Formats: sequence, structure tokens, C-alpha cells
Amino acid sequence: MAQNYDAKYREDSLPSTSRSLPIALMRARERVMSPIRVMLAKSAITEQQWRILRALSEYGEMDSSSLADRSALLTPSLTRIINSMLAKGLVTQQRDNKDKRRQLIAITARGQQIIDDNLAEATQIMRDVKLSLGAEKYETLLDLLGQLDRSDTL
Amino acid sequence: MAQNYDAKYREDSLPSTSRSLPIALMRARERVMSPIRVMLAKSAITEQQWRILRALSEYGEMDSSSLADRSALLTPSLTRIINSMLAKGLVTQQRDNKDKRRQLIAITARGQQIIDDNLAEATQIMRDVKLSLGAEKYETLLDLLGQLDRSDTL
DNA sequence: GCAGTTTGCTTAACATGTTAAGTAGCTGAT
DNA sequence: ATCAGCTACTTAACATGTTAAGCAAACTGC
Repeated sequence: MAQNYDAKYREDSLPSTSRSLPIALMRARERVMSPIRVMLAKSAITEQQWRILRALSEYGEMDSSSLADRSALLTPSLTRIINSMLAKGLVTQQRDNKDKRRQLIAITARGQQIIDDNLAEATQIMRDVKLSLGAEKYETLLDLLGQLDRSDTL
Repeated sequence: MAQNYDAKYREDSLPSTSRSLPIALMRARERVMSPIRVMLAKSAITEQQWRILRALSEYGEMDSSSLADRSALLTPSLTRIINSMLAKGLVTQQRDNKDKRRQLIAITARGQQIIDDNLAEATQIMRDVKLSLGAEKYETLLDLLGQLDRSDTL
């Protein structure tokens, strides 16, 4: 069984985890989100619930599919999360009269309060991340990630 | 409730999802992993199980903590995943006699077979990703992600 | 050599990710 | 009008993520 040989001797094969793009993306994300998660724990919400509140606060009421897109969640996850957020009184849900398949989701005052309570700190955290990498590299990173995501040859 | 205003009018606040680093990291990762997941489905293993097999194949038998590090998993997840992989005969597990707290995990022939069956295709997929972005940008991206991960000011 | 602490792993509880199947409402062609 | 097909959402089943607690082995200072 081939093993215990260093990455530099097999550049034609898959890279070690240190140079594996999927793992590097995961580790970087973990690094950035860790302080955010600590912050959100005080408001007893998850990172995903925060994304949902942010999308609703910024764009207003919308149907589940749009919300799933904007908060980068799959619809089965969204269904569950919205149910728990309804129970906590953070959002409201009602059928669209124009198209009764659609569920319209909106943020409540209590949900908005969580945004208000955390927005300044979240902004500061992301500012720190940007500074730690450098503003220019930070923009480059965002550009490259965007290009990767929009690449149509995958 | 403040909403429906465009990102460019509030650069001092949090960015829209399109320029949100955590979300951009997530979307990029999803983009890259999607074809890998399709490939692995044929072998009936998950992305995480693939990472575990790769680490064991490359570095040989190791304890759970090292394996968790190398495969970028938390130890509670690893415990469960190893149990399911034991049941499928992909890995073996035995206590370390030197330190009876440790569990030594190793890949089996059946596990190695999955590596052998998929390594060429996985390599090709990652080559395509690299080409779609361009080799130079690809390296830049990996560098930036590494810098972010190793940044000590977070 | 032993009490107190730390380490390595597991278990538990809850939340989300992922794929597939199910359901009701909408839509377009006939 | 109607039926086949599509869309929006939900449910189900299984796997993993995340945090906290639990447990036994190893270590540390006295």
C-alpha cells in the first residue's frame, strides 16, 4: 500500500490536505465563522438563522425559494429552520394568495432586534478579517471565489 | 424596518451575500465538491469518508485525533463515521498498547480499493477546476486561503 | 504513589446537509 | 375544460456539524 511519501513527489496526483482546494475552503470558512458563531450564541441562534434574518431584513418579505437562494440553504433545511424560527417568533409565514404554492416569509420585530443587537459586532469581526489579510488580498480572494462559483466549465 | 436598499449604498455595513466572504467560501466549495460527490455516490461513500480513506491511504495507520486533523473533521463526527466505516469493512480500529486511550485506525483492502477506483477521476475533476480558473489564479487562491487560515490575528 | 489535572475518545442532544419521494397548486397544449 | 408536466414546498431517512458532558487512561506536582 503506497503511503508516507511527501506531496512534492506526486504533483500529478491529488494534493495533500494543505493544498487541497475543498479542504482549504472549508478551513478558511471555519476560521472566519468561528468568532461569528461565538457572537450569535449569545442570541441563541445559529449561523444559518442569522443568514436568514439578514436576508429578510435587507430584502424584505420573500418566498421560500428566494430565501433559500439568498441565504445559501437547501429548501429542506430551510423548511425545518423556518419552523423553529416561527416557534421562536423570529419570522412569520403565510401563503401567497397569488400563487398558493408559495410561502411568504417575513422578519418580526423580535427577529429584527437580533439583527440590531449583533450587526455592529458582526461588521467589526468581518472588518478584522479583512484587515488580517489586507484589503487588497481580501478583494482578490472574493473575486477569485466569485469566478470559481460562476465558472460554467464545471 | 430598513430594507431593499442596494449594497453599494452601505459599504460601511455588512456586504450582500455576493460579497460576503463566508458565503462566497461556501458557494465555491459547493461548486467544487458537487462533481466529487457525484463520483463518490457510485462507491456509496460520502465526501467525509473519502477524506478519511485518503488520509489513511496516504499516511498509513494513525490515531483518531490525528485522523480528525488530517481529514478536517470534529472528533464526535469521526467517531460516528468510523463506526459506519467499520461496519462496511473500509477501515480497522484497535487500541494502542502504548497509550490505551488512543484508537488506531487503518485502511483495509476494501477501503483501498475505493481509493484505487476513484483516484484517477478525482484527480481529473480537480484538474478541470484548476483549468477553469487558470493555474495561476488557482495557486493564488490556495495561497490566500492558507494565509487566512493561518492568520493569528483572528 | 496519589490526588488533581489533562488528554483521547465517546455519547448525547440538537441543528443542519443531502438526496429522494411525496403533495398540492400552477401552466400550457390540445 | 383537461390532462400531462412543471413548480414550490414539505416530509422522510440518513449522515454530518456543533457543543457539552462523560469516562477512562495518562500525566504532573507534591
